[in-house]
Amino acid sequence: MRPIPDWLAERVEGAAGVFAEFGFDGTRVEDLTEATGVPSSTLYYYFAGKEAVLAFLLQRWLDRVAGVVAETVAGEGSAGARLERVVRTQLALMASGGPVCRVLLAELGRIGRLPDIAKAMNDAFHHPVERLLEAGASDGSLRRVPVETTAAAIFGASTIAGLHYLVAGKVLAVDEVADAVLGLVRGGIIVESGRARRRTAR
Amino acid sequence: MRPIPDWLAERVEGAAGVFAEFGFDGTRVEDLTEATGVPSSTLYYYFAGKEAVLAFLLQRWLDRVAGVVAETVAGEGSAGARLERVVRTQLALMASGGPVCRVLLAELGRIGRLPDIAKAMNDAFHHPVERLLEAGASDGSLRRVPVETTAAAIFGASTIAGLHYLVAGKVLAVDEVADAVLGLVRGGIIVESGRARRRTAR
Amino acid sequence: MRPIPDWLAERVEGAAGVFAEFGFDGTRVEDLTEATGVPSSTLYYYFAGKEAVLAFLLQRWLDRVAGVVAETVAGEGSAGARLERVVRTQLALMASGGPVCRVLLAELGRIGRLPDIAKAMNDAFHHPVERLLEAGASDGSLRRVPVETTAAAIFGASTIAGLHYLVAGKVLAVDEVADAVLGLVRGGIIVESGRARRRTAR
Amino acid sequence: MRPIPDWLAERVEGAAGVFAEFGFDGTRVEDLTEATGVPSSTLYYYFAGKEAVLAFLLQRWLDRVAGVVAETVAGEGSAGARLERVVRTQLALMASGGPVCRVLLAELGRIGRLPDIAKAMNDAFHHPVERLLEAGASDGSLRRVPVETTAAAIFGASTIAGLHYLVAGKVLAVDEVADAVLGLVRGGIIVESGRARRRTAR
DNA sequence: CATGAATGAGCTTTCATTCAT
DNA sequence: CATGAATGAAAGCTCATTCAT
Repeated sequence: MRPIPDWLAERVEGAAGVFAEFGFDGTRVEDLTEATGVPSSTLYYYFAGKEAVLAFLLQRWLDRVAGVVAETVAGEGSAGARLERVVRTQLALMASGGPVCRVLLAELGRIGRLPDIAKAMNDAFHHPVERLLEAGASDGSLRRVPVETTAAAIFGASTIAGLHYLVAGKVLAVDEVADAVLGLVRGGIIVESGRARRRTAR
Repeated sequence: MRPIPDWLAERVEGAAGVFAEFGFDGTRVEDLTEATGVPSSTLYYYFAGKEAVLAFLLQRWLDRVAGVVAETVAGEGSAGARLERVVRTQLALMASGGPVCRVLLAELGRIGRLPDIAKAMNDAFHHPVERLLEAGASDGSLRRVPVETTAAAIFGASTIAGLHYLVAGKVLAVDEVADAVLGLVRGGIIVESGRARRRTAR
Repeated sequence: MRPIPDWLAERVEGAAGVFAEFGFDGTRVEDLTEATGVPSSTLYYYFAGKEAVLAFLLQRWLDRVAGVVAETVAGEGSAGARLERVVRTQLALMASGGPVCRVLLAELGRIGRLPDIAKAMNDAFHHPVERLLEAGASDGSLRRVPVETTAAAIFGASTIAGLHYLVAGKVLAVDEVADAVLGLVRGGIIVESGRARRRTAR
Repeated sequence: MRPIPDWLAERVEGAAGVFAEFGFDGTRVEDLTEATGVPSSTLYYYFAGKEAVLAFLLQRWLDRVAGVVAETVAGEGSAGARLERVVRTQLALMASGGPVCRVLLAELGRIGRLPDIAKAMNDAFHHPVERLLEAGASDGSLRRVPVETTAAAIFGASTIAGLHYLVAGKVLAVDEVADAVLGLVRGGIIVESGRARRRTAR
C-alpha cells in the first residue's frame, strides 16, 4: 500500500509477542496499540488491516532468513556439508527469531491463505533444501532421494524440534537440537536391518 | 459436561470440514449448524462452547490414533522395526484423518492452550516414539540418541511431510511419503563424509 | 429477511422521530435503541442493517398511503372530483404521517438509491394522479395535459406545500394547504392574459 | 473563514458531482480530493469543514439563481407575466445547475439545519414568488390567494417536476416542464365544475 | 501559502451464548 | 430432551480533522 517508515517498522516488531501469546484472532487491534505504542488509526494508515500487520512481520523475518540461508547455500563445500550448515542456520534463526517464529508455526493454517507468506516460507526453508538435495545427488555427497518429500521431512524435523525445544519451551541449546536433526539427516538411527540400507542407497 | 449421544457425535463430525477450511476463529457457530444440521442451541446443550466442539473432534481422532499406534508399538519385532511401522501407521492415519488432521496442524497454537488435547497428541505421537527410541537403545536396534529431540524431529518429519503431501495437497500415496521419512530415520541421506557413516553405522 | 414480529414493528415506529430529527446518517444505531427500547443486536437479528430499518418504516407508511389513496381513486364522481379528493387525502396523510413523512422528504436522495421505496412512492403518489389525469382527459372533467410532468407538478405542489406548512412548521390546517394547492389545480391563479388561457385550454 | 481564491472556487465545483452521486454523508473528504485535485489539508485551510464545502457550493449557485430571478422580477410587464417568466427562469437554472441542484434537493433535510442556505433558498425561490403574488393581487393580474402556501405550492411544482424531468432523469426540454407547471399556474386543469372557475376567476 | 503525515473518536455490525418453552 | 428467539459484549475499521513543516 504505502511504504512503511522505519520508525513504524521498528515499533511494529513489538506486535509479534502479542500475536505469539494470544494467537492472531485472539489479539485485538487495541492489543497491538498497547504493545507497540502505535494508535490503531496509524496502523490502518499504513496497513490494510490486522492481517497485513501479521504479514509484514512474517515477511520481514522470512526475508532475513532467506537471505542468511542463501548465503549459506552459496558457501563452500559439498552439497552435504552445506545442507548441514543450512539446517544449523535455520535452527539458529528460529532460536533468535523468537515470537515471530512462534507465530509462524501457530498460524500455519492462516498462512496457507496468505500466498505471499507461503511463498516466502518456501523461499526461506523448502527451496534451499530442495536445491541442495538435487546438488548433492549430482556431486555424490547425498544419496539420491525424492526431493520434495525429503525436503519437507527435513524441514519438518528441524521446525518441530526447534519449535518444541528452542522457541516454545526454549530449554536447549541450538546445537543440541541441531545434532538430533542432523543425526537423522546424516546417519539415520536404525542400525539393525541391512534390508533398509540396501533398498534406499544407490 | 454431558455425555454426547451417538447420533450427535456422528453429526458433529461434519464440523471438521468447516474448521479445516476457515480456521477455528473463522468458523461461526452458525456455520457448524449449517454443516452438521444441529441447531446451535442443541450444540450448547451438550458442549460447553465452540472450543469444546473442536476439542471433542480432535480428542476423538487422537484417541483412535493413540489406540492404533499403541497396538503397533506393542507388536512383534525389534524396536527399530516397530518404529518404522509406527511412522507408517501415523502417516496412514493422517491420510485417512482428512479434515480433522488439517485442523490439528492449523490450530497448533490453540492446542498449546488446550492441555487435554496437547496431552492426547503426546500420547498419540510423541510418547510412543520416545518409548521406542528408548527400547531400541536397549535392544541395540537403534542408535543411542537424545530421546526427546529426536522424537520431536521424527514427529516433525512425518507430520510436515504428511501435511504437505497427504493432507493439504494430497497428491502422493502414503508409502511415498513414508519412504522419504523413513529414508531419514533409517539411513540418513548424507553419504560423503565417512565420518558420519562410521560414527553411526555398526 | 426474517418476518418482523408485531411487537417489533410497533416498537420500531419510534425510530422515525430520530431519523426525522437527525437525518439518516446523523442517527446512530444506538439512537434507535434509545428511541425504541430494542437492543441493536435484536435490530440486526431482524433487519439487514440500519438502512433496512429506514426502508421498513417508509414502506409501511407508503403502503398505508397507497391503500387509502387507491380507495379514493376508486371512489365516486368524475376524475376531476376524485383528483381533488386524492390531493386532500394525500395532504391529510402527510399531516398524520408526521416524522415518517419528514424523513421521506429529507432523504429524497437516498430513496433514489432504494428501488423498492422509490416504487412505493410512485404507487402512493405519482401513479394514482397520473391515472386520474388520463381518466379526466377521457371523461372531459380535466383538460388534456402532458400526464407525467403535470403529475409531477401536482405531486410537488402538495408535497412541498405540505412539508412546509403541515409537517415541518406544522402551523396550518390541512384544508388551508389543500385549498392553496387545489387553487392551482382548479383555476390557476393568473387572470390577466387571455393569451395564456387560450394557448393552453382546448 | 478565509476568502476563497478563484482557482480554488473553480476546482471545488468538481465536488458537486460527488455530493450528488453519493450524498453528503456518503462522500468522504478524500473523495472530494479525488474529484477536485485539492488535498484535504488544503480544503481545511480554506473551509471550516466538509459541510462548509457543501454550503459554499450551494450558496454560490443560489446566489446566481437569486440574481437572475431578481432581474426577472424587476422586469417589464404585469405581475402575472413576470411570475411566468420567473418560473421559466428557475426551471432553466435548474436544468443548467446540474449536480448542485441535485444535491440541493437530495439534502433538503440537512439544509433545514443550515440557516444561511435555507435563507438563500428563500431568497432565490420563495420570496420572489411571494412578492409577485402580492403584486399580482394589487395590479389585478393574479387572483388573490394565500401567499405563503401558494408560493410553496408553485415552488414545489416547478422544483419536483424539474427534478424529475430536467435534473435527475433529464429527458425533457425546459419548455415542456415549464408548460406543465404553468398550465397549473395559469389555467388549472379542472374544467368540469363551474363552481371552481366561478369561485376563483374574477 | 499549501500540504503530507498522523490520529482521536466513534460507529456499524458480528456472534457466542442464554433461556423460556 | 431439544430448540427458536433474543441479546450482551465487543471489535475491526473509517474518516473528519489537525498541525508541523
